[in-house]
Amino acid sequence: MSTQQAARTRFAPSPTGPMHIGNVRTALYSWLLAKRTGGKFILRLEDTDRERYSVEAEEGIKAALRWMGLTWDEGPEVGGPHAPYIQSERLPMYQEAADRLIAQGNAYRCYCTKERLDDMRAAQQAAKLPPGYDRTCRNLTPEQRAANEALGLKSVVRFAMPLEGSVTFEDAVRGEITFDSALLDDFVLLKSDGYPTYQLAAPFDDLEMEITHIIRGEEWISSATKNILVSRALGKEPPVYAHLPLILGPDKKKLSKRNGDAALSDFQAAGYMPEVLLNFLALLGWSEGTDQEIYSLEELSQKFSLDGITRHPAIFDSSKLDWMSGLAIRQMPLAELADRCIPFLQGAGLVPEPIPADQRPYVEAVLALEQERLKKLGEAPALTEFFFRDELNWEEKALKRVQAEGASEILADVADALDAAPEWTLESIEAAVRAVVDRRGVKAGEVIHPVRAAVTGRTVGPGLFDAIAVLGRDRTTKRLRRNAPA
RNA sequence: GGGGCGUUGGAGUAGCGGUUAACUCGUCACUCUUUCACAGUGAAGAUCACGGGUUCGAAUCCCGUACGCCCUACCA
Repeated sequence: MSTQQAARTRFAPSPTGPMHIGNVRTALYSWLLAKRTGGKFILRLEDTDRERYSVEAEEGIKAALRWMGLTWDEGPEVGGPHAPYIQSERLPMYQEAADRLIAQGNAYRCYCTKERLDDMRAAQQAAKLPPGYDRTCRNLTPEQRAANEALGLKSVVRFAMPLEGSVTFEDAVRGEITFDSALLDDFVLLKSDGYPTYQLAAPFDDLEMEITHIIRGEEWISSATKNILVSRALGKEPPVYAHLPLILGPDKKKLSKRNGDAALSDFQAAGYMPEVLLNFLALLGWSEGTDQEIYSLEELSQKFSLDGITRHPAIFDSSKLDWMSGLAIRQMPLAELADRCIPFLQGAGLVPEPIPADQRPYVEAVLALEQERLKKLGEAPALTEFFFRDELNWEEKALKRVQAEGASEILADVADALDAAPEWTLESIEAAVRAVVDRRGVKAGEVIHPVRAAVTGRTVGPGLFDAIAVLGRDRTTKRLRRNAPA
């Protein structure tokens, strides 16, 4: 079984934008296959598009991988036997490879201008013909070439596609796939700026870096033919391809910033934890065949295999992610939850940074009350704000409760009762409030609801007595006695 | 236009020739209860895209159709 040998997999993003949820899954699967087989996971930066390149994107990719624990065995910053791992630092190798392909007759220089190509494409489309390079430069005579060179014309290197025949390969997730090579045009290998295109750099590096499995998105499936042909022209058999089904947005289109928050940084900012995200993404397109749904990264790296990958695209639905995230939060030890939430509380200005040691028990007590309600860490500030600030963020319904007829008397009664409570424990607090209820001969809710509103500014939240116990006597009674906001 | 890939309840998946088509999320109801949430119980929701075959028997195999998506750049 090919998945048993030590696999050398790679994640080869183009640093042109923020790390996307689909990229994360591709990286995850590659990482998992490497771990599973005791192989190596390689990070390679494909920064050959110098118009779209951005340093922030490059740093963002590395930071994202580290944040998720998907560290690379070879690649930028850590090096390795096939360094450098940044394509812009490997230019001479690609140029040499292109020269070799030209010498072998597998490629040729093309002097066509961008304008001519644009016109040609427009004409082809107008005539409803399949677009593609018309191969004018493929048949240039040596004299014509020499003349063009003498003129100093800019050129690109194009691959000379076989004019007939087909390419068949065995995709690890989809089985046999065949493409008619005559349908493909003479694509560009080397651009006029001397940089290689993906079609040259990727297969060249995959061979050079001894990659055994190429795991990438389905949108690359038609490139496989080109990649295989280039690999063979370079003198080697290509690695195993595994094309992953796409992740779609709710609109069934390829997930993008357009149809949802698909950037990893958004999920990070919202307070989804990396292990949850990875667990969720692992299952979005892969199944072990059992009913298990909660996996640790460690467990996944023991169980992952290419044959469990699904063939159909998956729609990204965050409601299940929320469930998974909330579950992880509920199962988390309180101290850990506090560690993870404090940065968010600090970000909202609710807790000082660094947090004073004596304030930590209070934060933990607060979080213990909201733990079962938290779906993601980023919700912590909104849910706990009233524990940290006396100026409440009034919810409209809560405001109505406090402004209701007779509410202020009830609140004053409860404040008095709490002041008179012999001690500040859950039991005595409850007893004090219940006493007010009994004295007034009303239903408990008629006292509890306005009190909750006055103390928290909200109509939902933790048990009232628990909240009051943590909040403290002074803050509670002060809030009960102040006049309802207008 | 051409080519490729895909199609099991609203979402993610299991099942791969014989099952009442399974599990999770979501939805709804009930229980608990001071609210929300948690937890528990239960329910609704799928003629397995459609049409033909093959077979005693098909979600499962074959062909076709439809629909969806992806690719079709000196972008990856």
